[in-house]
Amino acid sequence: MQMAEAIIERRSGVALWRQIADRMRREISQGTLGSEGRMPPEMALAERFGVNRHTVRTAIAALVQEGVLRAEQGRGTFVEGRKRLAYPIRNRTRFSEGLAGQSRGLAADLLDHAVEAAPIDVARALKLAPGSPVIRLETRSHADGRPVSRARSWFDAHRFSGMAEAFEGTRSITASFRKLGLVDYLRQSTTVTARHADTGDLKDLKLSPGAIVLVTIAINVDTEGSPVQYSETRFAADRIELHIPGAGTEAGG
Amino acid sequence: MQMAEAIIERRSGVALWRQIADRMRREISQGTLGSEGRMPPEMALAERFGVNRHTVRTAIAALVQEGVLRAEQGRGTFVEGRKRLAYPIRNRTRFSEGLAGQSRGLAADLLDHAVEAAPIDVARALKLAPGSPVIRLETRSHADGRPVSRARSWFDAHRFSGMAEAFEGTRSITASFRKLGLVDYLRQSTTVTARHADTGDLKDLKLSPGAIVLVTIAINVDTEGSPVQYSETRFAADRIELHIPGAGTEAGG
DNA sequence: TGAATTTGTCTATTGTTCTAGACAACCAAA
DNA sequence: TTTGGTTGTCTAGAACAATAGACAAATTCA
Repeated sequence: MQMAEAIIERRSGVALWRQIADRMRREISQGTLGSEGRMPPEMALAERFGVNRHTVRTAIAALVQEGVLRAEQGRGTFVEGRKRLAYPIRNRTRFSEGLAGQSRGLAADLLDHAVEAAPIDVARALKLAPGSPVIRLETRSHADGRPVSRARSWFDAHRFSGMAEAFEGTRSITASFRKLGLVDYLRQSTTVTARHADTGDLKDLKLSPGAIVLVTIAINVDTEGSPVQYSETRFAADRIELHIPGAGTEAGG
Repeated sequence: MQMAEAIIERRSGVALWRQIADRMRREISQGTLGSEGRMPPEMALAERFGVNRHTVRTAIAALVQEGVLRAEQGRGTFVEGRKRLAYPIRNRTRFSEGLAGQSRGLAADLLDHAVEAAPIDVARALKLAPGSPVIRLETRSHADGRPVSRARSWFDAHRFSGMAEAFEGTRSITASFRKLGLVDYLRQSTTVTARHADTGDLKDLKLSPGAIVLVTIAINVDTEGSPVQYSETRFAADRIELHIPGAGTEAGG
């Protein structure tokens, strides 16, 4: 029988399962644990940490929730962390369709919305007069229970006046457009940058200080070529990678 | 009734009293809480954090144990943090013994070490020829989880060749000497100065710009009177005060 | 197929943390 | 001295964390 680790403290005000989860997460990221992509069996971990199997299971469940681990009945528990979700950027880019199949539990929240005078860059992108009324939508998307992106989108307030309500009902931009009479739209341009997460990003995307965010600035147009949406989206860089098929020039379809 | 803080999370695997204790410790050190030296009453804190008074009491008890707070029945709870640890300078000065009893969680780190040619003042103090090989140890000490001192020590590389490894194992100069065959030593001289912390001090001792450091230059000798250690130590002046019993002339014992 | 291994679920019990309320002890000031 | 405010102590119960054991369900391999 292996010696229990002295690192786990009882009666410290920190639950054993949390101490174990934190330790496993760190060791996984260091490659000390589960380096083959496979974790030791629950019983082995329980012996190693000197706790009951159920306590280890609670720790594992927390890491599964975080997306660090994946447990398969009969097979074992596997390291999931390094795999990023691939977000394809095409002419017909739809958020939920892009991630469907790669993740379970895709969901979007409407955090805030308002009607305001268009800022200058928004007005230019949407080909509106500066100061025209636009709808601003603040949304956040989750995959597998973890936030992956935070978007700020603007729409012409005249053409898409029911946008916020439509999104609240459908939780999808594509479905909201359809509800408002726009059945198809295309990605006109996407600009990608990266920077350190600011405090807002940390909170919205549940990141750790120092994390990196990918920022995309996108313009969508209808089939006539008129801009319908201008958006700035921040992706958690450790959870998402952007895929641009055919160097971004693919015709789509 | 005041709004409870959103920072306290339930069911997170971290006990509420520990979250509250950690938060109070941080706010006290920032001066946001108890800045007058007096803490708000337990009931007020309980309302602020949205928990029962007893939960706050558990958090306070932990900080009292750490030496951050002091509770007086009938009067209130007071900030004890500003009280400096007393570091006695005697003929038999040993760092960890001097602070034992005043603090819990005394610890020392080895930050760096090297063998180098003795600088002129080091050579003179250790009675070596200038340029003789000496071992330089860069160490840092913590009390109650806060860094209190940063020392640079030199030893004769011939006589104490295993010093760095010994310190790494024992984390104590006294114990390292013993391991290398020196069972007793005396403080020959100590020189004390003070200055503003430089950027290195700020980083090493986690100080705020403008902070003051006490600098001691010390020579330790063996029972024959031969110098065994020359060291320059910087103390965080807001956390440590130096005590020289009997004007530094006490015989020790 | 059958055995071994592994994760998933259930029940029960114990210990720790948190809440709730009451009252004692102590201090300071009216 | 009395009053109000504060910390200290006690009891009891609810919520959460951890242990223990048993067995189900799924996978792998001989």
